Amino acid sequence: MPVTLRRTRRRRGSAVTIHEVARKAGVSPMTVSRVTNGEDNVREATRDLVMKAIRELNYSPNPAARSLAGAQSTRIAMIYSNPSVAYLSELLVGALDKASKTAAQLVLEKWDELKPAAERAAARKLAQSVAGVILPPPLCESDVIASELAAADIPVIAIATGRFRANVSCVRIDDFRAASEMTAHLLSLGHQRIGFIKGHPNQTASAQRFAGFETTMEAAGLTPNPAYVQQGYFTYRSGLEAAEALLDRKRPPTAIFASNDDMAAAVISVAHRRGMDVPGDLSVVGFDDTVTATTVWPELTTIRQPIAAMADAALNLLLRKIRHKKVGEPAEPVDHLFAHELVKRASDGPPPKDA
Amino acid sequence: MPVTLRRTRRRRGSAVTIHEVARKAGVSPMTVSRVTNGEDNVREATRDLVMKAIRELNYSPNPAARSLAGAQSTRIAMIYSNPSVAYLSELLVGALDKASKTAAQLVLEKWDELKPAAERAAARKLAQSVAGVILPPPLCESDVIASELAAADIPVIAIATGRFRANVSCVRIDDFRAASEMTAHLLSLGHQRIGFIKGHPNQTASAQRFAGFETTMEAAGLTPNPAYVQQGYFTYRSGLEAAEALLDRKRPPTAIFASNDDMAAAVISVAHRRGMDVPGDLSVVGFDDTVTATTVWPELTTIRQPIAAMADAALNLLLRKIRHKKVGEPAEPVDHLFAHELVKRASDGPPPKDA
DNA sequence: TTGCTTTCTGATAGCGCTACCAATTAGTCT
DNA sequence: AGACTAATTGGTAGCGCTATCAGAAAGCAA
Repeated sequence: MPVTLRRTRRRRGSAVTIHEVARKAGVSPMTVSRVTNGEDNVREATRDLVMKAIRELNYSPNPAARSLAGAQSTRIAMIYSNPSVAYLSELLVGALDKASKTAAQLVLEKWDELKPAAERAAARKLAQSVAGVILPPPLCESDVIASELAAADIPVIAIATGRFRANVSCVRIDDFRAASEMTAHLLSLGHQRIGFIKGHPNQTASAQRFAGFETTMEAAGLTPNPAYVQQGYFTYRSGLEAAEALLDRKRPPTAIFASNDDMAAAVISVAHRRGMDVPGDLSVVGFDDTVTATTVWPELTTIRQPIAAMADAALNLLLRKIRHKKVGEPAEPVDHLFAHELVKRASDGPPPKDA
Repeated sequence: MPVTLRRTRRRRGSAVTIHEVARKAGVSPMTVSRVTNGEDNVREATRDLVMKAIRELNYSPNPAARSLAGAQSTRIAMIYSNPSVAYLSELLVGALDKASKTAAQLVLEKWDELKPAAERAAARKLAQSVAGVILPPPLCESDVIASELAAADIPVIAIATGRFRANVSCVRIDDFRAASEMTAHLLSLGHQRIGFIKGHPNQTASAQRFAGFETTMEAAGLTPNPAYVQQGYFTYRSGLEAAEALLDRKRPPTAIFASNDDMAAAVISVAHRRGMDVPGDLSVVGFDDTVTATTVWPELTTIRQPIAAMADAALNLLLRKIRHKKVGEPAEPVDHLFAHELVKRASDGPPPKDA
């Protein structure tokens, strides 16, 4: 009865399995599993043994088997709405990359300007089919979605929300500080009349960025002229209008700080249309460092926000939460702050002499 | 010995399994599996029974189990390289949407300017881990990738390649005809001096678009001035340079037809910087109808290419091929032509009076 | 040392599906 | 009808991993 001969028949190409690691480390597969899942009830010495075997065999767990055995579906929804394409595509790239590595299934949902009731219904429905949700702006601000999902016990991660809210984990940068640094940069260049284009009012990040600007201006002894502050909505189109308004003034600003790159690009376009040189006649800076920043001419000085990495981290966090949920840990909300960076390029300079 | 009591303990929330379908249909799970995999050795009557049960239970196979059981993984790679973001994100949205509906796992790969040898190696490596590949431009033109993947018997679909090649299935629009229509449109507006900015020479679509332009010009009795044709590379930056060259001429064109929207946007930017009005002094038209087209001001008249739908169709085709491959059907290459559409917006008009 | 609790580790039994082969049935040919 | 082949169908055994619980080891008090 040559039953055991079969054993190997269906084996996949060359993948190392948990059993091989276990044998090499001289422990049971179960112990290896514990180590790879970061459970803490394994003795230090044993853990080291296993780690060593893992490294030597270059083992990485089979995600399909994992999700099958764990019985947790790893469908994860990302709900977007009217994003800047540049932002969305970076987000997608980051999330998708991670998802494919962890065998999570990313589901894309587009919820455009739903009424609260519709949003609530959609969230409830979604909660039945996914294990976790990633909320990029602007939906990351929606209390309706957050509460509905929380009620269904579905973990949620907000990306790039303006500030930490007690009930939702988030991955973000410090918008206030970043805006403050950019403002300081402009001031150090010698600008006094600095225009600001605010982001969409439905996002806390907008408020944070403006607060960073305002606070820093005031700290420098400059009470920002309200006429130099325009409401924008993160779209190119809104940037166009804001820029027109700003440059229509008798004494236009010598620098304009737009709350994102798309609007900054719009400012440049308007400036050019009016025969102004950037940065000779007008400095323009943006925020986010999406591809737009390096597409336009001149390239934008902006704040780098590592969107793809943030998406990656968000997925990571979510996966962990999903796992822990099973274990029953209460999983208190995390506030994962990423570092930003002021990227100096070609759209800013000292104010014109005659200003 | 209450062993069987456990049976249900670990079961997932509400997911329907193949067993339930089998029980309902009165057949064995194996038969259900055959039906869901489209195998042909199931009697018609039995198949109907199973289909009915599947529909009633709203069953959909668990992909993790499927791939674990040694079935082909439905991992599908999309290899991109330096795309326009607008294009990429639309592509991703379309593909991802379909992927999540069919439980396929989309894997993103970025291969930037690899040397042929490296490309060959990467393709070979990829072939071991995915069941199919989607190739958007510009990689859809790579014979290296196509041949390497063909050798490994991995189905490939090219998206938006310029023309059908006998050995690779593709999903595309008729670039020649679209460009021809756009040219005719410009001519009908009264333009005679029409500038053209070519796309990247490594893409057959570029050649097709140019051919459509040239042929139509000639058919109208206008031998296009070679000085009015500039080489571009589908990037905003290249559009900038091409536009400068075109508008530097003593008798600049009254209309510029750019081979994609990004370059058309660049043309508008340059025109504005030179104090020209669009479309008053210069008509500008693009190609693709990405978000860029409706972002810039004035909005671009362009050729609509249904990118998301094309990605959807590509995935569909690919999935079918993967399935058929198993059954052993030779699967001859398909050439799926989508309809394009000339979208008239605000960037074009009659030539200026004094031209 | 014994008796008992607290870690740590291992054995077993699946997760949902398909490969493989055996068994059954239908179909064909003398 | 009987013999034999081809077409369907079912049974069994995993795929690689983890949940669960039992057993072993370690820690600790008495």
